[in-house]
Amino acid sequence: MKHALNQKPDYEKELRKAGVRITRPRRIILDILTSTEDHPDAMKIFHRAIEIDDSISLSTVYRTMNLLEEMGAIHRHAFNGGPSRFEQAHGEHHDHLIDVDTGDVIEFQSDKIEKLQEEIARALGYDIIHHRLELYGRKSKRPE
Amino acid sequence: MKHALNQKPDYEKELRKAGVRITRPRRIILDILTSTEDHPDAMKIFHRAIEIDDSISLSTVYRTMNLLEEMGAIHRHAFNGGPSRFEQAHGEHHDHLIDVDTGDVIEFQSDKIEKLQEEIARALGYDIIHHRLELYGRKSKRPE
DNA sequence: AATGCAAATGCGAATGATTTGCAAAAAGAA
DNA sequence: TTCTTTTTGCAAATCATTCGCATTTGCATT
Ligand SMILES: [Mn+2]
Ligand SMILES: [Mn+2]
Ligand SMILES: [Zn+2]
Ligand SMILES: [Zn+2]
Repeated sequence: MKHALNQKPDYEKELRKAGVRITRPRRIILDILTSTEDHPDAMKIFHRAIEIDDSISLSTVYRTMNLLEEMGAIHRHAFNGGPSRFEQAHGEHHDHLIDVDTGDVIEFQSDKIEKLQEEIARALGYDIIHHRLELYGRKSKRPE
Repeated sequence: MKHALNQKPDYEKELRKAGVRITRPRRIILDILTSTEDHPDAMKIFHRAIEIDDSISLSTVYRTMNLLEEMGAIHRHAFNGGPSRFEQAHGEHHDHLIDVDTGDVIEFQSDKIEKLQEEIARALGYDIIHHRLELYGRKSKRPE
């Protein structure tokens, strides 16, 4: 259960290595993604982007998110079944607790849960490729 | 980790009690939902419905799903970020393992995981309202 | 620095899932 | 049966996302 704000990974280098061109829109979008703590959706990323370069299009944001997702550079979430929201993949794995009143997203990590998931899948004859765990909760009144 | 095909709950009675009219389309959709083992999406429910009464519209399916969800009679899932899929809420809580190759949905239940989730939320000062746990996996080659 | 070409962009139109407005039909109380 | 309200079917609207295509850009090569 810990946060990890480590050193930024060099996505540009990774992109180049994969034979992908590093363009102005991509650079800007990557900057946005690596320098935020939250989980913005495409529209929010778009708005932050046009603040830096107002010629960037929403299509390019979507295309770039798909590209980065395929490269494993970002993760896509769909809290509440709403529009896709993103975060950079770098850093240790974590899951999310969503405050149903405020919409706040709290990150947490539990080895125990990860282990249990593996066990369950194995008991069913499966290997986990990925998973999604979202807790939707409300601030508790009780003393902690 | 067990299935539970118990006695069907009387949704019609519940609907009436809530002051909701019990119409032909609703009766048909409820029948479909209570008599299936899978997790159909709106379109699939629609197709099964018009087989019984070809005057039912897709809008009504969607409206009915929203109604039943609000009443807590069904659960809505969005596996893979695809279209909403539904199942009757009746029966004990369970989570899902999705076979990434076949799309098969396997249900499972683990008290341990449920407990752990509670603990985690509590440690963060929250009470869980609901949660979503989806494991995406592939049949393992290893001996079980 | 100029050239060439594939890759990426911006734009707007298309898509797919879901919702909505509205007149007509059906439910249920009286 | 009549009356009032809810629900329906249909078509059009919305929302998030993708796509087609002419134009621009990245970048490897002269
Ligand atoms: Mn996160
Ligand atoms: Mn299920
Ligand atoms: Zn996890
Ligand atoms: Zn659960």
